[in-house]
Amino acid sequence: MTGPSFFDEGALVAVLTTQPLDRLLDYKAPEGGCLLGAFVEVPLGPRKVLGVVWGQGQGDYDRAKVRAVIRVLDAAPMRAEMMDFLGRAADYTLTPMPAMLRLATRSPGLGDPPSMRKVYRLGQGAPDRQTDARRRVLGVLSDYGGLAFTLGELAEAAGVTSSVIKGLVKQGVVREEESPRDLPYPRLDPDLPGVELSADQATAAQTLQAAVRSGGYGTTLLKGVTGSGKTEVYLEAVAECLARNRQALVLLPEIALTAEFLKRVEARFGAMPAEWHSGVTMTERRRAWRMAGEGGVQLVVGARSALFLPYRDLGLIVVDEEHDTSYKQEDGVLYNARDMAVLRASICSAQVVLASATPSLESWANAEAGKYAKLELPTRFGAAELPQMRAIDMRLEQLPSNRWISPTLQRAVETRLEAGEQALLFLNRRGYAPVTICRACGHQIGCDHCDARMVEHRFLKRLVCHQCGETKPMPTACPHCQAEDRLAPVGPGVERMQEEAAALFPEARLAVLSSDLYGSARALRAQIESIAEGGADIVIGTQLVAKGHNFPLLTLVGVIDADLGLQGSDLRAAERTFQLMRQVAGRAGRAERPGEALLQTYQPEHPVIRAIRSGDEEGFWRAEAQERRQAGVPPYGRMAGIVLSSPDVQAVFDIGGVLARNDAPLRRIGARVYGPAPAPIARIRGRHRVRLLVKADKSAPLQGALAAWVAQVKLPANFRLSVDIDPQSFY
DNA sequence: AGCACGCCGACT
DNA sequence: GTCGGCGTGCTC
Repeated sequence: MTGPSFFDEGALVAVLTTQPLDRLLDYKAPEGGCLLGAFVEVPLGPRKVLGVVWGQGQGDYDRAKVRAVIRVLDAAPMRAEMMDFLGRAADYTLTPMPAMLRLATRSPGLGDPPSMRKVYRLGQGAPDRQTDARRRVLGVLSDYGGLAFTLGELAEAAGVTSSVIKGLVKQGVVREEESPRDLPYPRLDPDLPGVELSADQATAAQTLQAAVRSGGYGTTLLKGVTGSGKTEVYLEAVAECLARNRQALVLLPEIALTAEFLKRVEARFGAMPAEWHSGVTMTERRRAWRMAGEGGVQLVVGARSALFLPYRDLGLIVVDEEHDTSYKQEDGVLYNARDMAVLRASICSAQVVLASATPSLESWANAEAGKYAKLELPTRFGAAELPQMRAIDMRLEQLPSNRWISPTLQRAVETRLEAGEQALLFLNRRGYAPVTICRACGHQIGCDHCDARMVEHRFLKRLVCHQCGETKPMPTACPHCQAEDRLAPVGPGVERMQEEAAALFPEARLAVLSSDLYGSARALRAQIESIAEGGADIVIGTQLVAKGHNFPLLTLVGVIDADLGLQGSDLRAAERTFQLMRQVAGRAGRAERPGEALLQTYQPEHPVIRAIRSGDEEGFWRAEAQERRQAGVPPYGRMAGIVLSSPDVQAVFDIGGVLARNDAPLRRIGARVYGPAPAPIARIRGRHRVRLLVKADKSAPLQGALAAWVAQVKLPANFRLSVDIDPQSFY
């Protein structure tokens, strides 16, 4: 769409609002006119809503009814490339544009007028009386030569109360000024010396820097085992990007990882970057959003939603741990951050670095096919090899029921404890026991709103549904047969492992790492740091521990149930198990001590377990790729998952059946529909869910066909339909 | 998304 | 008669 980039007062403009309307609405440009892309407030019925000037008005609406834009908001107009990005992301994910716009306007106070605050700096003259407190205030102000402080900052830095500062203001010794509330972030210095790089690392860094210097689009898969220095390498690419005065974005899959990462950034560039994720305060979020648009921020570190900040000139996107499944999650829109990063970069001529020790099969295949460049960091920096990996054949172990630590693993742990080293027991299951069963009638306690079993959390003294978050107190009687005291926990969770470990290793100090045990990211971080410093002998953890924390004293990893991810019909299960086991094993032996990983399994000859043990990654990828190619599934075919939900079971299957039968739009592109079948969790929050699956050739124009197909049926009220392009799991 | 409009069943 | 259930449709 081409058209003017400025609209005079009264001219017709088309506005995209954040309201779920399926088209643009015409408005008259406000007094003073407005720019294309301007963030505006417009009247909609009795309300005022947020919108963006998307182009010239269509003029197909009764002119007498066209209303005027109320005002232009105080924010840099959306750039053409951002509009393009949102449009193409909407097409790709089959998401309505208003939902896309909501992702791009997640800034607190976007509608607020420009706000100012008072800042304090050194003024003229001397105070009438000099006191200790006054001297400290003036000392701080002159130390930071001319820098302005807020009242709180200055009071804290000088160790005085605000009244001391007010007193100095009255005498003119300290000047009080108005300044814009959102200040640019401190400059990062790309020329500070980085850490010493090995020859391999330096070569990789230079390749990435050359790519950034090209100023064009490109994607590089940066593969390296834990501890190989991936971060140091891509920080050099960030340095190059900053030196060229373009902005950089580093995406991390887990908020808990940001604190550690920020420290490394500060060490490398001498200042803190902007942070963007759900744990950041409103004030900081508003500042980051505005500064991204005004160029007052050079580097953003954050969660996947940071892809939708209004960058002025984005030159590099790093997706760290690119294989991580949390990059694909629903937050209003179903999108995969890795794919959206590539899309955004291709639009704004930026480079993408996908970093991982265990890349997703998609990225591996794209690199094989030459769509992505590939860089491999072969050696572990400053340490030995990956740990030795061995399987413990659980069929041969003598283990009483309700016990999960095999004698072999127990002995291995004892050996490490005697040597003063740390051991990690890994079990990817939160809580105490995944199932609670009644020994009298066999009833299993389930969630009232979902088809999921309630998980006992002894720490919370409650049953928790991991699907919808519903909790209820642990009952004393069976809810089904009312038998008293017959409820028994079945299966292990990390809390139960702690109990077992405490019995087996009474002398050892235990620490449990599970996302639900800590009220805040800060508490979790403190626990992680304390463990790293040797504050525990045995760490019992869920997959949280697999994600990039450094435990230098750790030399043994015991995987309690290596088979856990292998069961079920999820085609990605093998890939995920492989990645998770490799990541967890990578925790061991990072310092000078050699590490060892023991996998407890009932199927030691399973191809995935064998591949993990032998360390034959390429072999694993090739075998997995071959299977996917034969099955015609991603990345060698295209898929979409459709979930229909409604409180009415019968109706939801009926409509699902109607959709499946009317598959002409799909057949035209050679795609096939499977289902309807009950969705993996057939009921969530009282809504019944059925799932359909669409499979197509890699080259088929899937989105268009899906849109036409879905549009055939008019959904009754109370129905919801969601389309998931490239679903993570399927059967 | 809200919010009004409107068309049917139970009440003062 | 009229109060109120929530199905349908509109918002520039």
